[in-house]
Order: sequence, then structure tokens, then C-alpha cells
Amino acid sequence: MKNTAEKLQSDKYQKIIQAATHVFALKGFYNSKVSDIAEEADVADGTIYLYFKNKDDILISIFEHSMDTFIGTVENTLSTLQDPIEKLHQFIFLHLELVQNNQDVAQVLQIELRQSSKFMKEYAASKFLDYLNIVANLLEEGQAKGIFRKEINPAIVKRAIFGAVDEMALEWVLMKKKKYTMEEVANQICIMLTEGLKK
Amino acid sequence: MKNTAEKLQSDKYQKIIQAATHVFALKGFYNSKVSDIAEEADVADGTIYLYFKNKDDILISIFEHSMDTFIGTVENTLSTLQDPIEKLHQFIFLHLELVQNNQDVAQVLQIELRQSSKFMKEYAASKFLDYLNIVANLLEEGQAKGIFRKEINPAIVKRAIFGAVDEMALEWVLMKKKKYTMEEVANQICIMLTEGLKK
Amino acid sequence: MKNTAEKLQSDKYQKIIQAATHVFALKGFYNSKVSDIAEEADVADGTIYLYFKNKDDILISIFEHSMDTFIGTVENTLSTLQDPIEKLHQFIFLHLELVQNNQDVAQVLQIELRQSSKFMKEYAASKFLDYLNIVANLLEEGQAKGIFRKEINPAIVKRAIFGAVDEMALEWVLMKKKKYTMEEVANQICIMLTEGLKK
Amino acid sequence: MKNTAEKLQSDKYQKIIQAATHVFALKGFYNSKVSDIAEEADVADGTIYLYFKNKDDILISIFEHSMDTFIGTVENTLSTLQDPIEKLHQFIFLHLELVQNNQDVAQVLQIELRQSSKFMKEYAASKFLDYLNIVANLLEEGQAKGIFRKEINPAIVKRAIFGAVDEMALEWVLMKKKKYTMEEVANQICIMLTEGLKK
DNA sequence: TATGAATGAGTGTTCATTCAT
DNA sequence: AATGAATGAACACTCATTCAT
Repeated sequence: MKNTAEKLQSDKYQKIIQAATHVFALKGFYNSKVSDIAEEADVADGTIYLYFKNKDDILISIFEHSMDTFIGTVENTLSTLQDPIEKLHQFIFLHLELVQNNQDVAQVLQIELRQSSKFMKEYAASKFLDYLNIVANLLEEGQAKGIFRKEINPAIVKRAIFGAVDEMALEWVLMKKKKYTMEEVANQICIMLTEGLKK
Repeated sequence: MKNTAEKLQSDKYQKIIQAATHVFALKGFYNSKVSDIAEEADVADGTIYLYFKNKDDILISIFEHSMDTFIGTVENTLSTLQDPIEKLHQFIFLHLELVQNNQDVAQVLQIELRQSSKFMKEYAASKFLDYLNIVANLLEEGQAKGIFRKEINPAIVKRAIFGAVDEMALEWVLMKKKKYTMEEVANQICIMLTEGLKK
Repeated sequence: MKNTAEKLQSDKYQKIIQAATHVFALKGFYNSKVSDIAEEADVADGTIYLYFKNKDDILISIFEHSMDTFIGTVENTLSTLQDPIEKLHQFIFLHLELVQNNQDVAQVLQIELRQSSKFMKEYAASKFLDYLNIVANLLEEGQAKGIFRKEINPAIVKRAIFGAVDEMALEWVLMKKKKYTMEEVANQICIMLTEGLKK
Repeated sequence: MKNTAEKLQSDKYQKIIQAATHVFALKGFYNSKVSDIAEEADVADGTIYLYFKNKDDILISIFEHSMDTFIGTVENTLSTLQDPIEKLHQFIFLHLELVQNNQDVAQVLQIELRQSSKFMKEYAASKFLDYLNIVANLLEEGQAKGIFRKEINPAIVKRAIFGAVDEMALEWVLMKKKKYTMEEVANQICIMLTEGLKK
């Protein structure tokens, strides 16, 4: 197998990642055959093993690769903003958009990863925490600026916010006929989270 | 196979459901062997097929059985309350508590169910919607009583609320050392959802 | 899998051992498919794994089982004899006969076992030594009785004798048209070993 | 592919033969990958197929090459001797020495070759017979000179003698701590074969 | 009902061999 | 000549499911 740098640039590596993401999203990890992925990627079965250690490794690689992209994208955009509320709104919108634009990846991350082996769950956890902490930082900043309530605990609420947004994203992806615009959905969640449900 | 009523009362049926829930929660659906379940339930492999059509059917049965219980419990408790905010708080607390008291079931529902075949996802959807609609009703009631903002769309927000609460529950279950009391967590989410993050 | 005692009595276990011995002798271990053995034994592929851990385990089992039988047969017969020369003659004749009557087993033992993994070679070694030591004992006895030369070292020569006899047996098995009777062959070796080539 | 003469002189050809001999001796034919040999020989996998038809062909080539060398060496040395007993002693010593000095080759010849396909066994047989017949000739010569017993049949006994010597050689190679000198071993076998065990 | 031995379809992975460069 | 990435046939082993007892 080539070294990591070469692999990432390799045409075949990318093709396999794309194919696997699609196949996993469609059928689920356990119902996907390595030969399905090979066919979709238009390579021989054996070729996959030149780029990946085994089937699990494909899943891990999808995760690594896309989480880095996700985290990078979100961090970059938020760093250009000052207002915590604006940041929160952007986070919500970006997450929905990322999921929307990478539906296969999103489904794999949300669904397939969760049921993998303990090892994978733990492995995945650290990258996931990085993502969650974007929210935590935004909340702390808001508190520091006197905009957000001091009594909320960012460490707790970051996860609730992520859950709210991610569940919306999941529905959004699975919904065939979109009943709302994404902006509408983002706004609703943003209002709920910032202003509260109470009048 | 016995008819449904007989099955439900059967000692073996219950033992298999219990065993399967435990095994699925521990290893995941695809990594659990039917023989693992049989061993845990202390019956022969073949006996399982007297009570369940196949391995998938066990998972579906766990889902059916527990969702009915969950929905019943939550509906009963909320029906005794008038105040929508109180209802929301109770919903949050009850969901966390249900997950806490039924960790195996909760893990199976949250994780295993999602990655099952399309059929199962669609099948599960209707029961899941019933549960979500408890939240929608509570929101509509709050709006009707002039307590909740009119501009939020219960059909959208119900899912965000569920996502927030369920993600917390998942973390709660997976967290080894509990850093907060459940009441604390429920309060935090409730404040966030009703009052909003903004001061 | 049943326990060892039950397995040995099992009809299927014996059928698989027989089939595997035949297939291994015919095609060699590495060119034999587990499905070949299953077909020959008239069982399903999977059934083999109810009785054996894996393909290697079949080979080991053949070895264990037959070496015990061989050693037992030879020891029993020799123990009835007094004269060391008579014992040597019987050993030679018995070995040739055993190989002749168990050609498949003999081929597997002689040929297939040698090229197996280190583990198997070492594992096999101890049983093999037991067999070799039958010869060593016979030589020492002959020396003690003043019949055999004192200057030969049983520990060295036991192996040479075994090699001579076993090589003959191998040829005997592989020879299609037998040019000599087995008694003739046994006699020739016996004379060579006891009287020497020199007039 | 180059023609035969060129191949034999080629540096790469020799390197591959050396590497394959080493790898086969270490892991056995079936557990050796062509890529292992390529790595050991410091050539690309594909290069091997410029010099050998396939993996089997490498084994055959090792056999051909080394048997010719062995036979040549033994024949040359024995042709300088007159006394049949001296010839036998030299044969024994030379064989042990050859095996000792070419342990990798010896192991491949003794062990790996035996379990190859029928074709290879038959192919190998003719060269092997040439080697055996060195012994037969030596015996006949001894009989003709009135030194060896007339009643022994060289065609039978040649194989027994080879078996005795080769088994010793095998043990010698596999023995980690040498308990005897090679001369000692050769002497013991020589005495046994010429004088017999009997006093 | 209950059993568990038997089944055999299904699949991840390996590796000898090829061939474009 | 030499390379090594790519191929795809081959196979050991698993496990959901069945059925004779």
C-alpha cells in the first residue's frame, strides 16, 4: 500500500471512498458487500484492499475524512463572525447545509457509525467532541459577552443543541418532499434556542 | 407458533425479549448471534423460532413492545397536567428517566434500529411519530393557551426538541461517571427551550 | 461442539476423518478444499466445523488418532516377543503392513504433516518420538542381552532404522505394480540391518 | 523471457532462486507468497515472471538445479574411489554434508517437494532415481567384487539405505544443539549398514 | 412444545498472475 | 528488462434457519 499522502491523492482511493459512502448510505454498513463497493467504484474487489485494511477501515476512513472537512468548514465560517447569536444561527444553518449537501456521508456518520464496534465508537468520539466543542465555545463566548444566560451550562447544553440540529438534519435528509425551506427550519430552531418557546 | 395473546403471556417469549435486548445493546444487532440470544435466554436456538419469525422480528418486537410502553407512560403522566411548561418539563424528565431505567432498550431503539433495513425504518416510523406528536400536541396546547410563541411551528420544532432531549439521554446512558443529576440536566434543557439562551 | 468422548464415538466425526484422510492423501493438504472433504464425507460444509476447529485441526486429529493406533499396535505385538532380532523383524514387518493397510493415513502422516506450520511440526514431534523410541528400546534390549553391538548408539541409529523402513514403506505405497512381496522386502531390510551388507 | 542459457547466467535468476529457496525452507511452499520471494530477492513481483513460468516452476527449478549439483558432486567423489565400503562411507558422509551445507535446499527438497502436485512428484522422480542409483551401483559393484552379500537385492536396499541416511540428515538439520559430530553419525550408520547390528 | 444437530448460502479477504508504463 | 498497481478467481469459515426426534 502506498503511504498516506499518496493514498489521499490517489484517484482510486477517492473513488472507493465515494462509492463506499454511497453504498453504506443506501444499504447500511452490514448489508453492503465489499463487492458492491468495488462495483460502484468500478474497481476489482482486491483493489479495495490495496487502499484499505479491511471493510471497517473504509468506514473509519470515511469518518475521519469527512469530520475533518466538516469541522474545518464550520470553524472557518464561524471565526469570521463576532456576534454569538449570529454564530449560533450560522452553526445551525451550516450543519443543515453540510448534511444536505453530503447526504450520503451524513447518513453514514449519523447512523452507521453508531452501531459499529466499541473501538470505533470510542475512536469516533474524540473527533465528535471537537465538533461539539465548537458549540460550547460559542456559548461561553456569548456568556462572556453578557448576551447568554450565565445559568446555562455549556458542557450540558452543547449536546442538546447538537441533538436538536442534527435530528432536524436527519429528518431533512430522509424527508422526500421538503415541506419547508432550510432557512425556515434554521430560523425556527434559532428562535427556539435563543428566545425560548415562551412569549 | 402460539397466537399473539398467548405469546405475550408466555414466560419464554418474555425471556427471549429480555435476552435479545441485552445482547443487542451489548454487541449490536449485526454482531449478535441468534445462538447468543438463545444462550442468554437459556433456551435452545430453535425455540426462538417458535416465538419469532426471524432475527429481524425480534428487533421489531422489542421496538413495538417498548414504544407502546414508553408512549403509554408519557401520555398518562402528561394527561394529569395542565400547564404546558410543566408538561414540557415532565416530558423531558420522563424521557431521560425512561432511557435511564431501560438502558438496554434505549440503546437498541436509538442505535440499532436506525441502521436496520429500509423496511424496518419505515415500519418504526409510525410509532416514532406517535411519540413525537406528544410533543407537538403539548406545543399546540401552549400556543392555544397563549403561553408559547405563535411563530414557532410545532411540526418542525417537535423534532428539534426530541433531538435535544434524546441526545442528552444518549450521552447520559453512555457517560460512565455521571457529572450531573438528571434533574439538573432536565432543568437546563427546559430553561433553554422555554426561556431561550438570551438573557 | 460435543465433548471429546462423544465426538470420537460420533458417526459423523469418523466419516469426516475418513473422508479427509482420503482427500488429503489424494490431493495434498493445501490442494484439498474443505468442501471436497464435506462432499466425500457426505455432510454439509458447515457440519465439519461442528466437529473440528478448522482445516488444520482435521489434519492434527488424523495424526493424533492414527499415531495412537500405530504405536499401540506395534507396542502390543512387540511386547509378546523376547528375541530382539525377532522384535526388529516384527517392527519392520508391522510398519510396512500398517502403511500398506492404511495407505491414505500413511501418506498424510509422511508427506502432508511435514509441511505444516511450525506448531504442527513441534506438536507432531512428541508422538513421533514415542514411535521412534520403540526402536531405541529394542536396540538397548539387544545390547543388554549381548546380542547387538555395544558400539552402536541407539539414540542415533533408531532414526536411521526408522528412515530405512519408512522410505521402503513409502515406495511400497507409491509403487503401482508390486515387484516384491512385503515379506521379501522386510527380510531384505532385516538382513541388512542385523547381518550387515558385508559377507 | 530470455533463453535458458542466458537465464542461468543472469544475476536476477540466481537471486530469485536463492530467495525462493530461503523463503520456502522457512515458511513452506504454500505459505510462501510470490511477493515474499520478490522482496527477499529485491526485485519486483512481476520480474519473477520474466524468469519463471509460475510459482510451481520456481520449485521445480530449485529441484532441477540442486539435484544436478548434488548428483554431480557425489558421482565425482565416488568415482575416485575403488573400495565399495569406502564408497558407501563417502556417500553417507557426503549426503550428510551436502544437506548440512545446503540446509535451505535440503529442506525444500525433502519436505516441500513431497507434498506438491502429482505432476511434480512424477517429474521429480526421475532425478531422484538417478541419485538412488548411485547407491545401487555401489552395491552391485560390491557384490561383483565379492565384498557384499549376494542375497541382498540392490534395487530394494538402495532405497532403505537412502532412507536411513536422509532421515539422519533431516534430523541433523532440524536439531538445534548438535549432540554428535557428523563424522560420528556417518560412522554409526556405516557400521550398521556394513557390519550389521549383530555382534 | 422444545431441542440442537445439520444445513448451505453467503462473504470478507488473499494472492498468483497480468500488463500498461 | 523491470516495475508494481490492478485484477478476480478461489476458499475457509459463519450463522440464520430448519426439521427429525
